[in-house]
Amino acid sequence: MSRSKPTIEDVARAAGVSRATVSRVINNVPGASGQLRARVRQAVVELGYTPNQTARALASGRQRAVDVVAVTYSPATGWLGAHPYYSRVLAGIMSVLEGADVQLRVHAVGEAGAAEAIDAIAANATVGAVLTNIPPALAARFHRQCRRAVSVTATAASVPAMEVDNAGGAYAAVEQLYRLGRRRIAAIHGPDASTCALDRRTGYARAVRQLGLADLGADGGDFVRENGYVTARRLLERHPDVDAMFVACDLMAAGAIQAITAGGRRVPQDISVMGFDDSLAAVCSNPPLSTVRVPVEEMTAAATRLLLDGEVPAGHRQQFPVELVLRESTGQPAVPSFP
Amino acid sequence: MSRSKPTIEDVARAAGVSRATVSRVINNVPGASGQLRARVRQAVVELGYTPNQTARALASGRQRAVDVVAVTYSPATGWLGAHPYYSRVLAGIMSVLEGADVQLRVHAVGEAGAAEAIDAIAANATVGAVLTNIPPALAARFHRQCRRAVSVTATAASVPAMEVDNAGGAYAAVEQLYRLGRRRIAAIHGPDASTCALDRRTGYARAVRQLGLADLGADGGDFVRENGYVTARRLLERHPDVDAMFVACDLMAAGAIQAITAGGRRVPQDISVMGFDDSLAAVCSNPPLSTVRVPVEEMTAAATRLLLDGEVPAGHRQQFPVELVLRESTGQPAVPSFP
DNA sequence: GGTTCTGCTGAGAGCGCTCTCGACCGTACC
DNA sequence: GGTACGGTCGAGAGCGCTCTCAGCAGAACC
Repeated sequence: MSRSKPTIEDVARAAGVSRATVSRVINNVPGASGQLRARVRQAVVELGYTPNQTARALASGRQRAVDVVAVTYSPATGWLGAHPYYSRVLAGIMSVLEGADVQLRVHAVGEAGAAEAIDAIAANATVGAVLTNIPPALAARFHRQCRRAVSVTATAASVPAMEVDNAGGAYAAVEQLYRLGRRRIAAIHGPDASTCALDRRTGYARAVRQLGLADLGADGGDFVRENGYVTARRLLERHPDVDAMFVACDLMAAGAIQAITAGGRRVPQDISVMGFDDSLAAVCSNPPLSTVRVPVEEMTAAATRLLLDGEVPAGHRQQFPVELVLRESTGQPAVPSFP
Repeated sequence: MSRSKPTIEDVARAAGVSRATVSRVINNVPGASGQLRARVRQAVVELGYTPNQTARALASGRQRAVDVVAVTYSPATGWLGAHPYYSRVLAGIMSVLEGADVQLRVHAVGEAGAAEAIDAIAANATVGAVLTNIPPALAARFHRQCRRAVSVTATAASVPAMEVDNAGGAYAAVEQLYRLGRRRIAAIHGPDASTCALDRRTGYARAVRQLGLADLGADGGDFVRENGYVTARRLLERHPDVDAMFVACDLMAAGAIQAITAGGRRVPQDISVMGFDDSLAAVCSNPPLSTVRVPVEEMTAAATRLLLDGEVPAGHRQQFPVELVLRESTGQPAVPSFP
């Protein structure tokens, strides 16, 4: 084994050809005869040559990498670890990148110095970037420097985005609760910093108004389970007659269910609980959560495909349907999971 | 705004200095006077210059990126999306990379062509790679080509690894169940392809033997909730007198709890359930799962730190403690979550 | 045989940066 | 005044690859 990794030069020398020919062969570009092709290929396996992606990227001017960037408000340990959302983001991207010979780079941008970090990522973007939970102003900043960006959350008008009808989903969720006979439908809202949370709040408010119900919304803060637990408990104390809860995300909803059953009431007999997202937390909860499905994987997969296809028109929008998934937590499940 | 991104050459011309000086300034290397430093910095902001990471990497020979590589046995949508484990892996790495100006690249390697993919990643590794769930043979192959690799699962002897006492954790879990008065302690095992699953299985077997209990282990297959649900149901039919279940991972344990309560029995009054991992699924479950905590974030953070520090001695081992986390699913919780 | 055309092939110029090395200056010392 | 030396600075040689372009065969045509 030689001292350091073989380069294209070594392969060329071993095969008795020029670098250009080796390049043609390893990139499957026409312009090399079958004979030389074979010689080069043999030299490649003999030397155990693997192209240096960095050099390739610099020379060709195009590196094949998709960046996913998210703003972290909490320390990083809580970032991807606490919320199943980001797993789904990555899974969707991964599914289209698989076999496409494109790398996936993950960036967590802290609140402090976010602008500089965004600039650096934009400057080095290649295939493009998938923006998740980036505040509209920052997303616009990114897009100004790099057109190859797609947000998977509602964002500034100029930035291409994958959209989902959060307000409509929330409306449908409340409506479903109403259809099940619930009349005291409370809500646990998400953080104001999130556009999704805001839209879900709006949908809830519109639904209760339209249905002539009381607005029993409570601020739950960040999308974490603990907040769901605590807020549900507070809600139960303040409004003991609540018979349903619409919760802005599954993780909080799982916490809410725990608070409800720990307090001696039953889900769904006494209180129906409806989540949002259809994440891992929805199926791990007991009873499993009825929820509004947000097709995160499909959205990020579509975003990635868009980037892979080339230039993305500014302001490009793509709509994704939300879908009511009925499990046990609301009662009368569409598909009972145990006979 | 000019046609394309400004280069170091443009900055040098604007500041009236050489490329070398600009390089010194932007890298904070001594050897440039305060006067020129200021001129360069001004030119940088005026032009909106951001260094090209690719060129920098090629020239310096060291790109700053950590690769995390995992083998995906199922289609990618199920890969990161279904299992909370990978979120924790990333969270741990992210926590030490934050601010370190090091990129994170994620690789999912399919079973087919895994060897070639591994080779390509090893050849392009820079800071190094964190290997998760890579079979020992593949991990060794990676390590042969690139010494800067750390596995966070049990692996070949040559490959540096972060280790956790899976067998001991399983033993302690069964022992705890015994201490709570349980005598018919069943187990739901994980897939044989996973070294973790194997060790946990061993720990269970040793414990029941030592305690004089019957071995009521059942193969659960892959680490997914559905398997936990189905296997628990089967277990309940075959051994109706079971009073505790030790489940090889939280996700399966969440499924097991659902099967138990859906079948009309109570957790923990009738049946205690103990999970493994202490993942998101543990706290989302209802009742929350008692489990054996695997400090995944700490392990991947340590692996990353090791890589960042430089050369990793072959066969390097670092032990991490498992820890029993008692919640409601086993009864007599150490810390009641609701007064 | 001369010309054009086509298909291979290699020389060589970058891609944008880092980093060594030598030039040069001013100061200190003998 | 001559030498030594530390501190600045720029020229230029790469890093490993891609890709254009010119050269040069051999085939096809007049």
